[in-house]
Amino acid sequence: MSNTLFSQSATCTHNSQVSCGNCRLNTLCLPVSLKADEMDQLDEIVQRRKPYQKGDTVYSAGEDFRAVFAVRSGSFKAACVSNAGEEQVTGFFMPGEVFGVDGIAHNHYCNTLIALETSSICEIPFERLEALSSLLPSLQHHFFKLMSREITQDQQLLTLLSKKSAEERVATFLLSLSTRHHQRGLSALRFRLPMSRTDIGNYLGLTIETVSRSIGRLQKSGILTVSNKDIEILNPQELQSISFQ
Amino acid sequence: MSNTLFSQSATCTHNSQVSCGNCRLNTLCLPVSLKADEMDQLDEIVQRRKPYQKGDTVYSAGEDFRAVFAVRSGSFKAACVSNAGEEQVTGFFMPGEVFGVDGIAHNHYCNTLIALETSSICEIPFERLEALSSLLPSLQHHFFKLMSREITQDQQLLTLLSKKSAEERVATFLLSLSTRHHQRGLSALRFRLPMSRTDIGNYLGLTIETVSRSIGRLQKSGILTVSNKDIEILNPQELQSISFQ
DNA sequence: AAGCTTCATTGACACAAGTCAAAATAAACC
DNA sequence: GGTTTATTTTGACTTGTGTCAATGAAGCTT
Repeated sequence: MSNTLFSQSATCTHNSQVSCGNCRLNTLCLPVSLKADEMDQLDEIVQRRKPYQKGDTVYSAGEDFRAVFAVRSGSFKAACVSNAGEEQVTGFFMPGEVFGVDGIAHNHYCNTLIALETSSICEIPFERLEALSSLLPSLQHHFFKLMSREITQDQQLLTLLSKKSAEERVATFLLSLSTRHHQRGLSALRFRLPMSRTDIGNYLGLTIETVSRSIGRLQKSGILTVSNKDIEILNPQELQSISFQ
Repeated sequence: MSNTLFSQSATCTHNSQVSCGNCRLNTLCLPVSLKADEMDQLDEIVQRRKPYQKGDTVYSAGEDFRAVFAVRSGSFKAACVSNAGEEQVTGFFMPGEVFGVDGIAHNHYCNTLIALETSSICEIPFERLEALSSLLPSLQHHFFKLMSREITQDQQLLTLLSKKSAEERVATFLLSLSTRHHQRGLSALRFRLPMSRTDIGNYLGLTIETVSRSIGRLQKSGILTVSNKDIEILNPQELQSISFQ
């Protein structure tokens, strides 16, 4: 559910002179060797947008598909509405990760994307990306890969939802966040949960009470401490073994 | 989890002179307008393989990724093995549907693909498909679309697994099969379930007993009749309303 | 056709997670 | 800073689905 394609440094503002070439996150979202002029072509079509505030919507389910997006800073949740009218959180997106590819299939977005905090993004108009991908085989390949990765991640989540207990789900979720933090050069053991317990529960197919109790049990076992949104993993090995059992 | 790209008529044998252009299933798997010579280029790279018997494996998780496949006749299941070592069925593939794209991300397949009955496929070597996609923008677009569709389908399945009751899951599953039969010009109300109850249960995150009981309840309500592998849907409206609630 | 094996159904019971309700804590706002 | 509002935690109880066990039916082999 979380992929990377293009993005800009998490620290620079949207209107500063930045390019994919000098972005801190480009090892995450654009691990492709492009020549200088190819990189310029890409920079040409990437639009750096002004920041979103908590609760702001990038796009809503049903809107016409126009672009894919990379997270520059902050975080987002993706949610779709089931036939029954209830929200289903389908993923969280952190800096360097790409969202919006679900829109390609049906020419409109299937999810609604909501900022969990003050966040900024890069927007890549899809038509132009597609045209450029035809010219740059390595970019086409990267994009195929990125979508394929989202498929395998969703499938892992399927296993989680259909086979794991509440505590195993929570452990797996926290480890996923930990890994993704680490990939951005941040601490794997201490970080902030940008989403609410409700969102976590929704994503993991659990009620908020069960999420709370699972975290409580993990704390009592001395595996981690959570104080509100701040989490510290004390025993990552043990957390792994709970996640993988 | 089930998509379409290229494939051959369900009735012709693998060594007969067939092409994507005259395949009955091409409206399903190749809904792209290609010129005659473009179609010939595509036919060039599509390999029609000899049939698989029930239980045969097309590829196993971990094998090097080489190609994507379209179902020509019969049916397949995709399954991956979780960290805990247990099988997770991630999808079923019917004629006209495409599998194997999960392999693109990691250069090896993440699933094992197993024939549920005597079945045949078309194999499309990925490197050659990628090269051709660069030349034919509409083919590239089709392939992006196909992968995007797999993502949205997986996400719908996520909702199913995290929100729906056993009976709702079974109803949704049967309706999905019904729709896919109908798309191939076959009856939406009478068809055969090519997979075992165990596979259905695994896919839906339920035990075999719960699947059996759910089907039993649907039968008692007069919504459908199931005799072994043969199903007849008597009241599709009611089945829909159970699925969507 | 008989025997064997696999698969599906049905029943009795247990338990993990859901539901409902209330208290505790944190965040937002004037 | 104090009040309101939203969020999270904790407790008591219920329930849907899993587990275990037995029976029944289908399919395969000889």
